[in-house]
Formats: sequence, structure tokens, C-alpha cells
Amino acid sequence: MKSGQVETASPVSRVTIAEVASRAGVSPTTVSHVLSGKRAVGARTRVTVLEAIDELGYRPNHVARNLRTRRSHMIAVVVPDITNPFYGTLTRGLADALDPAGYGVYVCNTDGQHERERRFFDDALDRGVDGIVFASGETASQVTFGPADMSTPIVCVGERLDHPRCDTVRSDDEAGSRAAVAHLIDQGYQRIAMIQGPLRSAAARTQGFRSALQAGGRKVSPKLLVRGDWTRAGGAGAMRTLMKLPHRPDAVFCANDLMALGAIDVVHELGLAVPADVAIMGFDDVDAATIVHPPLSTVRNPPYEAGSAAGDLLMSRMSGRYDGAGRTVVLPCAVVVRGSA
Amino acid sequence: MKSGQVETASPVSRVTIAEVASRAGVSPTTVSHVLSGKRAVGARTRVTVLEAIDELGYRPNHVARNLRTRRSHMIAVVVPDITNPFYGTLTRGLADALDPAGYGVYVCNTDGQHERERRFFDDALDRGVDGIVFASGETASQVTFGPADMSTPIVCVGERLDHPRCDTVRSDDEAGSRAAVAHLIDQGYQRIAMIQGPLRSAAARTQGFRSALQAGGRKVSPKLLVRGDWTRAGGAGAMRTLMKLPHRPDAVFCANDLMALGAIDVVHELGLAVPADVAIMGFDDVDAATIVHPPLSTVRNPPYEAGSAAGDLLMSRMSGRYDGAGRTVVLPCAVVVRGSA
DNA sequence: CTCAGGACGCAAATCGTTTGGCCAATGTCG
DNA sequence: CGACATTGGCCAAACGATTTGCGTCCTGAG
Repeated sequence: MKSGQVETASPVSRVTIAEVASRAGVSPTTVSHVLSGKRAVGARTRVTVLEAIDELGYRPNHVARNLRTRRSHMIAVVVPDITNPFYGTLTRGLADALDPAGYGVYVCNTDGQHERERRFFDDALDRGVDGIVFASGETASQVTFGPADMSTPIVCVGERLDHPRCDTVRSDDEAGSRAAVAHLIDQGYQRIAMIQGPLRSAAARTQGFRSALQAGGRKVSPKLLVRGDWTRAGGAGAMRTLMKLPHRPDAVFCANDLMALGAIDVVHELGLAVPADVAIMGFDDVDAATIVHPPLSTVRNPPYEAGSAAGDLLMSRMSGRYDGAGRTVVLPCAVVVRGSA
Repeated sequence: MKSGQVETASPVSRVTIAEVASRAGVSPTTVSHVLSGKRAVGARTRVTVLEAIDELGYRPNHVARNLRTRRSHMIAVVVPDITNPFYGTLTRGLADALDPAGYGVYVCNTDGQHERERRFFDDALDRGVDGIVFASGETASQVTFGPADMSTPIVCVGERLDHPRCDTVRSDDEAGSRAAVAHLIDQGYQRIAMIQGPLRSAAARTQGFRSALQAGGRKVSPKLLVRGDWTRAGGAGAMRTLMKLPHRPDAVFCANDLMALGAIDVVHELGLAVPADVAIMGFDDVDAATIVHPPLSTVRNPPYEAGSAAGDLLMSRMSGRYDGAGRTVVLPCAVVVRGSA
């Protein structure tokens, strides 16, 4: 077999289907049919063709194929920043779901800027991707579509998008938050506070907090609801406010892990212990949650599963198996109990 | 202008260059020339064409263009796992370097498996990428090339690859390690140990350790050289060995951050303090380094810059600006002093 | 007035596949 | 034996751009 490598007349450019055909003494059509199986070809012919193919080392040119078939077997994933492990993992879930079907992944980083979102959207469409996964944060609804965009299926992660063939994947933030707070109640904590995100964001997490307290027969004191800005420093600031209250909380649920980290910092600053003096819970389950001391109890926001689900939704449309209205898949967010609560 | 959106006769498929041409009353050739600027076209004609283009909302079909021009303006990045922030950041650096020139990024996750490396390599080539960045770990040298692969430029990150048009990007691990250990010496630490990687890996980091000690007039005691397996748990195990020595070290340089984290765990376990009792340094500067307490002093292994450099190398070849032998760019690794040493 | 040469536009070939239509040979059945 | 499906294969037309070669018109110099 090694001789095959040598005997090929050093093809300066790639071998084409025509060369294979001529070597096998058949027409390009037949070679194509051998490869695709779209029509029957005789057993003898088939082996002749297959031999020619691997003697020549023929590999079909995808670009030409894409042009003709109008399918690229490539999908685009549009994320704010691939550097963020959340999106990295989402992308991986997507890639793993798509790979067995021969689909590859084209990544676009938008940094959450509308202009880049729009630009990459067009870019992806121009490149002929078969589908788009749009996970560029909360700004999704801002993107508008030209008439030509309508035939490419889209999956939107997080926010819903106004587009006829657009499916949605989102986490069940509310249920996750509710479960987290219920856990705090179970553990016997009495004054449970929350550090929310900035105004008008992630309302579902706050909602879960409220309904868990109500379900537990507690009142939600407005004093115990403060806002952070998603960052560690912001979480620390919010926590300081809480700890200065005349009647400070003995447990704090934070709308994300980063703020929870900041909250833990503050507890330590004050010479207190987590969770003995104050329990802390976060949301997202980022890598850092297992690194900090004590390890952070939190709610798992599953990016891999989100990517994977997005991939499945896309495939069902691309294959034509499904062609109806936009679907929504809601992913469960499980509480993961570690050391901090 | 909004009327333009409405008046288009709802093109079920995308607008082609021919439709633009007919609307503008010229030939497709002329439209192409207006777009590419490869030949002069009259001012009047140009505006007519441009008007037709945006009235129809024409967008060139990249697939067709790629087929004709044999350039896809897409490059592939082959990494073990995009989930790992190191590779995420590398990919981002690459994307940012390439984006201004209109290049997009196709990602392939290999999990370090030879078979997947080979498969994605072929896949990328079949898709007609203009270049490949190969960052799939130490296994790079294993990949072999068919004759058809030779015309696509490749950049290899980490290891060198045997390929005529292959450039290399790597970090200066040895100098980085040397600087880290020199820092420990400067700080007055006396018995400096090292937790190495597994046998036969990352020899440069050990080499840096040795030469820094020699430069400082110290002897390297074999007792103070132990091996970990790159993981946190492995680092902890190695650290325990060190701390059981009759004459335990007062500073430990770890071949990566994860192992350093494990080492810190052990110091705390023993009721000792970092860096008062034992100083710890790592290598890589992963995100976790700033999260842990005390924040880890380490050596920055710059993935963003690596990706960016890889992009530049690729571009210089794709543009034809450079066409010589394989180049190597070595990235400096700066010591970053935080709390742990 | 003539002619060289630049500016401008078009027709047609090309990139490498896939695929609908057609045809010949072979088999099947009444 | 005639009608008729079935099988296996080829031809040629797409797919949607770029690019080469060629012709025409215009302009300014001699």
C-alpha cells in the first residue's frame, strides 16, 4: 500500500473526480454515485472505482460540493467570547453533538457588540453555514433579519429570538434559584438575603428566590435584597452593605458565582467563617467554585448540555425531520452542595 | 431606504450577481469588477451597480467565490479541547489577529487523540482552509502529511512539526522557570524544591530550575526534585512527600499552576502558612491563580499572544509576503508576583 | 487627420461537484 | 414474441462566482 504514495505522479493540485473517473474508465457521474450511493452501481464497477480512489488518494473537494448541494455541513456558533469557559464548554457540547453527523463548527466572538453580532451573522450566512447557534448574551433580541436569512435554522441560547425557524435553549434559572434557597431553608438558616444582578437582568433568579421564601412561609424583606454587577468586586460591595445591617443575614444567595466569591471574601475580611457564621450560595458553577475555600455551594448552569441541545435542535431541522414552529428546551439547574452552605 | 426592504420581490433564494447585473443593465463581469476593484470601471456605471446591489440586498456567495479563487478566508485551529481556557484564549488571539483581514476560524477538538488529529486535519484540508494552526499538545510530531497537504501553510504551537511550510510558536519555558526560581532566591529562600511534570515532559521547565539554582551558586539536591502528574491531586501528593523530608524546603516551584494549587492545599492542611512558612510558585498563570488564597505567584504562559503570533505567521505566508523555511517565534514568559512567594 | 494606447464593457471558460434526463442492455411476464 | 419494467451508465446542465481575452470607444499627441 505504501507504494501508492510513491507512484502517484506528485499531484501539484488535488486529485479531482474526473481523474478518478478516467483512471477507472468510467464517467464522473458514476464515481459520484459510488461515493454518495444515490443510485445503484454495478459491483464490478464499484470496486474498480474504489481502487482508483485510493490509489490516487482522491478526496472530494467540499467547496465544490457545497456549491452544488447548497449544504456546507458547517454551523456557526456566535458567542461573546470563547475565552469564557462557559462559552467554551457550550461550543464543545455543540461540536460533540454535531461531529458524528459530519458537521463542523465555525466560531465568532462578538464581545456582545451589536455591530459585531450583525456582522458575524452575515458572515456566517455568506459562508453558507447550515445553521447558527446564537449565544451572544441578552442582546440577541436586537438582531434583525433580512429576508434572505429566513431559510437557515437558528437556535438561540438564553433569550428568545423573533424568527420563524428559531428554536430556543435556556436554563431553568427560576427553578434552580428556588431549589438553592429551599436548600438554605432546609439547613435551618433564618435570615436569607440575596445579591441580585443589575437592574432588569436575570429576573428569573430573583423570582426563584422570592417564591422559595414564600413557599417556606418567610417574608422577603426588601432590606435583604441588594444589587451587584456580576463581578467579584461588585459582590463584595453588596455583601458589605448586607453585613452592616443592624440585623445581618445568616445566609446569602448570590445571582452568580463571581459575586458569591466576593461575598466570601468579605466574610473572611470580617473575621467570620463560612458557613458557620454566614452561608453563601452562588449560581452557575464556574470552575472557580471548586477552587475557593470553602468550596462554593451553587447551582449548576449546564453549558455543555445547552450546546448539545442546541446541536440536536439544529440537526432535526437541517435533516428536515422537523419543520414547525419554534421550540423551547428548558434545561434543569441542579443544586450542587459543597462547603459553603 | 426602508422601502428597499419591502420592494424586493421576496427573493426565495439569495440574490445572485447575475440579477444585480441585469438590474443595473451591465454584465456580471462589471459587477464583479466593481466589487473587487481588479479593473477600473466608469464612475457612472459604478454607482448604478452599487445602487442595484443594495436595492436588491445582494451579498456575494462565498462558497462560489472560494471555488473559483481557491481561497476560503478561513483557517482551522486544531486544539485538544476548547473548554480549556488556555486553548480558548489561544483561539481568541488567533481570531483577533485574523479578523481584520477577513479570516474566520474553524475549531476542531481532538482530545489529544491521534486519530482525531488526523481526521480533523483532513477535514480542514477538504474544506479548503487557507491555513491551519496546530496546537494539539505534544503529539504534534506524530501527524504525517500526504502530498496534497503541502501547499497549505501550518503553524504549530508548542512542538515543532516536520513540514516544509510549517512555522512554530512556543513559549520560553526555560527562561520563565529560571526567572521564577531566581525570584525565589532573591526573596531569600534557602531550600528550594521543584515539583516537576511526569517523566519526559516539559524538560525545559526543569532545566530552567536547575540553571537558576546553579547561577545562584546553589546545589540541586535530588531529594528536592519530585514528580507530579499535572493535576491538583498529584501536586498535593508530591508536596506531601516534600514536607515529610527531614529537612523540608521553604519554597517550592511547581511545573504548573494546578500542581501549585495542590501544594498550597497541603501547606494549609499542615497548619502552616503561605508564604511565611513555605513559598509556592506555579507556572502558566491560569485564572484560578488569582482566585486562590493567597493568590498564586506564577509565570505567565501567554496563550493569547501565541494565538496572535500564529495568526501573523499564517498571514505572512497566505499573503505571499513570506515563503521561506520554517520560522520559530519564542514568546517570553514573565514572572508575575502575587501573594504566594 | 491618424494612430497609439488607455478605459470600459462583454462573452465565455473555469473551479469540482451533483443530478435530471436519456439510452442501451437485460430480465420478466402474459 | 411483444410490451415493459429494471438496472447500470453517460451526457450535459447546473451551482455562483472570477478572470482571460477581445472588441469598442474615447482622448490626446504627433
